[in-house]
Amino acid sequence: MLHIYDTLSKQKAPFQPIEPNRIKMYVCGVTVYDLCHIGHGRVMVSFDVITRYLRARGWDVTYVRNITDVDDKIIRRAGENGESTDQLTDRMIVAMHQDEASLSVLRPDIEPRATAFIGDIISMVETLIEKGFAYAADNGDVYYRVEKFDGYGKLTNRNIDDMRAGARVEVNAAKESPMDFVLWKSAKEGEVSWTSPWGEGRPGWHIECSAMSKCCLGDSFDIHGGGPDLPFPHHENEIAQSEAANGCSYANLWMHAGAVRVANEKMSKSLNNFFTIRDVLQVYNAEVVRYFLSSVHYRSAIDYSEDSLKDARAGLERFYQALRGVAIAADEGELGAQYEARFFEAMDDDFNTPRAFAVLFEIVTELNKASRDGSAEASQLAAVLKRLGGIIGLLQQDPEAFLQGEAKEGELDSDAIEALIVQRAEAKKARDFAESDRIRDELASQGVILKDSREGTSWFRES
RNA sequence: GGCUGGAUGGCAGAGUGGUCAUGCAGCGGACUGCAACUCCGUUAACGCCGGUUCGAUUCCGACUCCAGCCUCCA
Repeated sequence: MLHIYDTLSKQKAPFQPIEPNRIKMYVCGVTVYDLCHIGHGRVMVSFDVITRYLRARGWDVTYVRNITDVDDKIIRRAGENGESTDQLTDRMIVAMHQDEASLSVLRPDIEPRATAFIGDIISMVETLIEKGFAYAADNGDVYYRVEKFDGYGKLTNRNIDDMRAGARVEVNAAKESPMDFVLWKSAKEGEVSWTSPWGEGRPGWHIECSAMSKCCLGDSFDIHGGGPDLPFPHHENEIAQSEAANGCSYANLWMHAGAVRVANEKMSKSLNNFFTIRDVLQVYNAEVVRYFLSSVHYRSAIDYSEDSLKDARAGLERFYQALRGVAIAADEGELGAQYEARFFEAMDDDFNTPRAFAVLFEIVTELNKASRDGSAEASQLAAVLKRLGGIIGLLQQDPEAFLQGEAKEGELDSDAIEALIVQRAEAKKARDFAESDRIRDELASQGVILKDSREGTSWFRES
């Protein structure tokens, strides 16, 4: 039985989809005004693992992840760049898709863009006005009347009085109350805009998700997910909008990924301490980065550092060293079901990937023993390992290719390495160990590590 | 100040009322011409103070510290 932690109820609960065998999931995606950083990558990888696992468990998952392609930051950045908002967002979306592909993140089933749903957004705002949950102000903005919605604050445990006392909300004379938030924003001169009953304007930040989730999944659906900074105000406001407009419960359960930190501080745009996915992939292998992001529980904070990436690299090398040279059996035999049960048990506990990894490492130990003993079980264990690893989106490369890696600039290419290995083999044959060690040291100084076995010498790059 | 999490061995990171996490690193051994890879063995931990209990790292309470949200941010 799968249990998932719900941000709203603040506990793990047995998961039960609304429709049997069908799961509808909406995850808040990226506002595309800049390149994705590793924090975005974490949300992508986390929900990718979750989706892959739900599917492996036999559910039919519809995974929707939106793209917010209209907003203040986009308008500002496009202005700075001297390009249109479309030019900017199209470029950033292409880049995002490339980054995802690098990290082996499968594309969501639907990726709605806010600007494609303006009509639906307008009609939802109209509904909210009709029902008294929203009002058009004199300045052309439309605001949500927060006090009118009884459940306001239920996701993040806040009440309106406390927040008003905090008084960090902007003072805006057009609002009835400082807590009210904007649903529709009137356009300033020269800004991208759409025609609406309230004049030229564009959607506020939260309404697009309410509208798009409704269009793609319906009024109620199973899982709503997102990054660590979204519960308030974004998801709180989505609940207020959707439940007021649709007159029914919105998402059944809320999942939020943990933050990526740098030097114990959250990686964020405002702190300017972020690394883009591209930055990171310049230095580390993409699968190593995915391993790093998926080996920690999805809700825990994770520290981005050279050491953690090195750890990830070492762990992944252990997997591929075990798989190297072992044929993948077509039939896993009894072993498959046995390890799968333990792996699923771990994942059923709120997608506990660290526990799942522990099971995978046990397979590695058994696999290494079987390989050493020349047992036929090796191929079966390799097959289980590769299949279960695939649920986390790992271990699908050819082991040799992963371990040998790509030659970086100034490094020996594989032909040169192979040539030196042949020379060394000749030296060894002549029992000229001084020469053979010299060659090995020379390769080691290039980051190439040799491994002798009965079948010959193999090599891999350390990094 | 309000609201969420968290504090586990050298590091990363699960978990449990009394016997094992797991990975990296360390130590001893096997393998090897010597190594690397691998295998076997092994060291070592539960923030602080109380309480419940035969027994608590695990349950309860106080405290300290850390992070996140409360303003745009995944």
